[in-house]
Amino acid sequence: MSAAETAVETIQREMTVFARRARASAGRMHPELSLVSYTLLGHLEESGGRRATDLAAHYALDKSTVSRQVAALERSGLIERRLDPEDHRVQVLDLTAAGREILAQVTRSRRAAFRERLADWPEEDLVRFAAYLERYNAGRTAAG
Amino acid sequence: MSAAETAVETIQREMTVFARRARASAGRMHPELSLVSYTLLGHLEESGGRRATDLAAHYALDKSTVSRQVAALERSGLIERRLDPEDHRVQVLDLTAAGREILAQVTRSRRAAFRERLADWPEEDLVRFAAYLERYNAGRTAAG
DNA sequence: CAAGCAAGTTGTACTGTGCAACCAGAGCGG
DNA sequence: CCGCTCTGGTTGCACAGTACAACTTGCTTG
Repeated sequence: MSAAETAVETIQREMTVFARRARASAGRMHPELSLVSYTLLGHLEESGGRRATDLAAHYALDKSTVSRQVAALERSGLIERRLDPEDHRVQVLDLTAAGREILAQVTRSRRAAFRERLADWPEEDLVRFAAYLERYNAGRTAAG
Repeated sequence: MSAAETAVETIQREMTVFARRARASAGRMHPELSLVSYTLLGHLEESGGRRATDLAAHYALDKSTVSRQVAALERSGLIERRLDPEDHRVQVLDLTAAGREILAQVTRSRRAAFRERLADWPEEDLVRFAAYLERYNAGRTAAG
């Protein structure tokens, strides 16, 4: 196997390990906000006023899944739905003040954890690692 | 924000994006072998003769979870367990021929997807990216 | 208007997971 | 040798996240 193939192999394996751990630790770190909820809230913050269907399409989730997630977030008072006056089938979703608050809080704590973990990395490596990840994710294949 | 802080921010965000996508796409890609099973099988192939406890530690999974996964893999005939003659509490796990077969098959398809995605990366970058990921995962913090 | 399409909800089922309780074997101090 | 404790593993239970299918409601179009 060439060096490149070995590297691809390693990237594949380590990404998978990471994904597993991320899911495991996300719950422990922020019991108040699951990884899904966190992601959805983040998405709504960035591009407010989305519909559930948009979220489902964007994350390749079933509409029923999104429906339940959204219902839970609303029950928790983190988002609100209002009927689109143009089309009464549609519900437009937006963060509430509380939602923004929690999201900011979780973002802070996540950020702190990452920063701690990466504390002893030389800046040069951090910058390069970040660039690689961005480049990787910019791809659109399903290799995920 | 310093360059290092920006990089940490990016790493956090991109890792999260990756985690979400991985989970979404894994099931669709190989219905015959769940992501967990695949990961465990791969681990066993690389470093045969592991114990369930080792797997649990490595993937930050509860021992009960690993126990069930292992039981399922054994039922499917992909791994076999034998009692450690030295210590009768311990079960040493190993792939069966069928297990190696399936694993190779899934690995081929995963590898193809990754390789396609990473096709236009220079070898030097692949190697460095792989090294960063390994280093990141070698850390033991709960940051995911 | 009737037929069909689109947005969401609900019923059902399955997977992956953790925690707690438990069992069995090993090891140690008296 | 006996009990205590530790370790590896299993099982009962609960729960989150997910998909699929059936359904409701509202819009759109022939």
